[in-house]
Amino acid sequence: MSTASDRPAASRRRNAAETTVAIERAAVELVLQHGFDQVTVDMICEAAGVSQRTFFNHFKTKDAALLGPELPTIDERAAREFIVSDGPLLAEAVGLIRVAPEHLPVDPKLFSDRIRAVSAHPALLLRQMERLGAIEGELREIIALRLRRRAADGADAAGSAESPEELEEQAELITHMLAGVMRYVGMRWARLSATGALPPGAAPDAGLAETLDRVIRKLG
Amino acid sequence: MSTASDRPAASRRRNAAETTVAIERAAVELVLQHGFDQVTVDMICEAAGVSQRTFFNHFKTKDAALLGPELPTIDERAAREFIVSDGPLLAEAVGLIRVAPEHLPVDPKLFSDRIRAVSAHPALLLRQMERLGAIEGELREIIALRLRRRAADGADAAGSAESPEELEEQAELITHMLAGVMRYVGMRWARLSATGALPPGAAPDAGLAETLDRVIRKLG
DNA sequence: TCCTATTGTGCAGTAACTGCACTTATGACA
DNA sequence: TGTCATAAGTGCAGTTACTGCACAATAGGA
Repeated sequence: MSTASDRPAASRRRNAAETTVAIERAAVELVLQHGFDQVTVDMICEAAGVSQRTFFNHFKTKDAALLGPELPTIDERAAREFIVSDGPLLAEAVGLIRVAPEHLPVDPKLFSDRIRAVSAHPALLLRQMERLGAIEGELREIIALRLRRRAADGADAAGSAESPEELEEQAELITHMLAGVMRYVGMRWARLSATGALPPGAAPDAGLAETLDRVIRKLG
Repeated sequence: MSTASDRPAASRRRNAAETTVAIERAAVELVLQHGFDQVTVDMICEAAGVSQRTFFNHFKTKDAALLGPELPTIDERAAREFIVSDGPLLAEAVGLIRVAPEHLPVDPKLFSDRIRAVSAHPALLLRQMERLGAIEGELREIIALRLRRRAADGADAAGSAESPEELEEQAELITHMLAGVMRYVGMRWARLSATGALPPGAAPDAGLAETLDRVIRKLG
């Protein structure tokens, strides 16, 4: 297993992107059929017509082949608006987070299949959510900027002047809470997608601002 | 390696708890010395005077040997008070979560060493925090109970009668936010412990209520 | 003293992943 | 058209975490 010497003699060799997609497709399809734990890397390799070594040249881990290369990013323009806004903090912060399509011509079938495969397996879904750990630092800084700005503007009439260190702490706490909110959004989206209660292209955070608003009023 | 045939001929065989602790101690010590990734299970086994098979009889994974058996639990009495309270929701919810010492006579040195070892490695710390996924369901229900009770009491004078489903959703969102808060608490605690800015036995959530209060006022 | 549950071991196997040396197709350029 | 550097892929051998199964040794009560 895992050697690809026996392949349709024709058309060896494709460019890197093609191979990557072929592996992703094989992975997603197999996982949809058998479940994540029942699928081995070797099975994916055979289905994709690729050696195991090649698999690991394209993906760091088995997970990665399933989750795809898309990583969360921050919308720079939105970030600038966010910093000077006085609107609802968490809801606006969620709006900052975008999924950056690394290689844009995304295959829509692969995309939706992947969602089905990933959302079926809670552990995978969680790992997907953990990916935004990559931008947590950035988020924290942007939130800190907003807090500092509001403090400088004296927007908090209470006048309880807070030290920069306190604002840093608050920014960190808010960032972690935001991570929680994102996890909620992701899970809810997966749940609704699975039951078909949601159109395929629907925004993952529809109605979120409203819910957040009500919840926050109950936290005090 | 990983066979324990060559052991101080005397005193084979101890009771399970002893062996477990021996393995934990070896694991923590080695990780403190060399870092998590540099330590193999075989190394731990040799240091603990135990075969690899025995290691995996006592711990499901390498992580588990480091993190120890303590799992988060909910304080039942506190939960009942929580449901009928009108105080700050998140702060009080944090108070529900206790670490249940499975085998009580905890070795204090092992305990503090473990904290140093785990908090040095962010990924481990994260995995530790993930453990409260085990009680997330329970938390969500308790929070839902509180929300329902307040709704029934008409405590939200606004009179915007919310459906049970809406309350469920809100409870879920709050649970995820709470998970974020807990992660913050854990990380902060680890950070302060590491720099020695905190007495060894200090409560992990000192000053949290205050910070939470200020932060929540800024979320609106 | 014998018997049995507890504790521990050896061994063989699977699966994810890595480093290294090597081949082969591709496309650019003389 | 030939040649040549490079991108893409492969084979192989090794490491590490983890599992199932059958078996060995011992503690501790009957």
